[in-house]
Amino acid sequence: MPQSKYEQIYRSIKEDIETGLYKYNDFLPSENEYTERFGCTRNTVRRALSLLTSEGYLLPQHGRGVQVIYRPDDGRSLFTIGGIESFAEAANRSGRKTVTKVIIFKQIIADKKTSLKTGFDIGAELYYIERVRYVGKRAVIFDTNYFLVSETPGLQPSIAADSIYRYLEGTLGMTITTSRRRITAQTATERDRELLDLNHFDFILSVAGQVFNSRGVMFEYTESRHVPDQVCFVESAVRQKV
Amino acid sequence: MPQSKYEQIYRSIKEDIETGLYKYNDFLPSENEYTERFGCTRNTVRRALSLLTSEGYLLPQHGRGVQVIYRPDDGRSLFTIGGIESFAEAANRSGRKTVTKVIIFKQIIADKKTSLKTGFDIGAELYYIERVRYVGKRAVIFDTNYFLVSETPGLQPSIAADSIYRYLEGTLGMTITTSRRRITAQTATERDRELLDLNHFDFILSVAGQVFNSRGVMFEYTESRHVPDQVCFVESAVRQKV
DNA sequence: ACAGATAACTCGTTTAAACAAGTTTAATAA
DNA sequence: TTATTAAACTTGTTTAAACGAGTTATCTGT
Repeated sequence: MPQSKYEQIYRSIKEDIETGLYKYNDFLPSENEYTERFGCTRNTVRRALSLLTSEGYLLPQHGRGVQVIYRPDDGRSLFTIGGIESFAEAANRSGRKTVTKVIIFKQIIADKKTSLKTGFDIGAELYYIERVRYVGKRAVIFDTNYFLVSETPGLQPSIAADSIYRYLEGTLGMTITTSRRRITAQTATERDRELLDLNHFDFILSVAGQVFNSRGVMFEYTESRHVPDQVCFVESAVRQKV
Repeated sequence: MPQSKYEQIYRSIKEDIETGLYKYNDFLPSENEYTERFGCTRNTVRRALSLLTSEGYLLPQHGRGVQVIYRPDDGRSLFTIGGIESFAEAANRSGRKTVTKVIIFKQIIADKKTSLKTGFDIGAELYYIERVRYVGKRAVIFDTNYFLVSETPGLQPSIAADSIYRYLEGTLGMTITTSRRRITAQTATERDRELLDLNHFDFILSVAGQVFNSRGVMFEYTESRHVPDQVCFVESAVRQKV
């Protein structure tokens, strides 16, 4: 309900593109056209359009118009980079049955090695969680989470088995805002082979990153180790003018 | 020279952060402070700040201020996702000696299989290029490029050995704008093993993507297969409000 | 019919101002 | 002293308008 105007416009245009009203290589109505149609100023329209541009949906062309360059995914990818999406959300979006199994849930104090890896201060109290995610019957993700205890009080194994983000955002009323991630390919460890259904693969795709809350506190560090044939990250970029 | 005001401000603040004038967890001067300092309106300042926010440098907090969440890289990563950067540019940025060797340079017509993979129409005339990139003495990237002949006339092996982007942007006056990339981990092929110095690794990190020019024409499809221990992609995301 | 000037569009940048809605600090009353 | 209130900040959203610059279509004169 309390939704800003530019977000409504953004959503409206995005839907028009995804449902195929405007197709690949089509030109959108002009900004002035949208201005009249939505009953707002050009600035507000432009804000919505710039969002879609940064997501790789649109290509504005000076003097010509705004072209659609979006093409529907082939569906093979579970995850889409460019958003902060929890496992539950991503799985739900693709409509697949998923299960989460909690392997380890304990409280630790960050030592030097942990600090270097995660970015938390030495001595910080952390929840240390290991989880395996199943899509269907297959173990496809091995998650290692570090949560700052002071920012995520009351975290429990039962919550970890469900959705931690739902707990943080819903129950604790926390707002998750920004994330920084590193993507690498790595040789599978003994533990990967033990916990994941790698089949003939002997390597994994690792996504490691820090997450901040709205108070600017880094409260989470997570590494997700993915079975390589089930993941594909999609990202869009706009070239910087020098 | 012809550089907009918000870009100058963006650059100025970015430099202040990267040189350490404002450190991790610090708060920037307020928008009004910057407005006076740069002699412009708040809108222009906010535009610069929002750029840095989307790059993961800043976390604005309603009512409190704008916090710095940037931390310098550990330097292991050659490439940074979130930008469209050519091999030459990325290598130059990290200050390493590089060589490019052209393996194949020929002209082809897109068949059904090629079309499906690249997104070009069937029958399109394409330059097909295979290149190997060396950092120091080691072969670290195996590039496969498809360029639309009609949009990149005069492309030659000698250019491919140097920098194709420099040719396109410099000589042809083309503007490269938007790109969409897919990142996956794959088992090394026989050709990978032959061309790359994989050492004990038997997998690669693949980055495949389409590139558009300023006329909205998709003129390039490229797959880069990276030796896994030399690459790391960094990406930053802002969580969408439902 | 054709070439060139012109007008009518497009998006890009910047200014100016107002109000909303959070957070912190300072003043005030118990 | 302590709690409450008010003021003075902060960022977030939106309007309105002007001008710049690139592209396309139209008009005009030869």
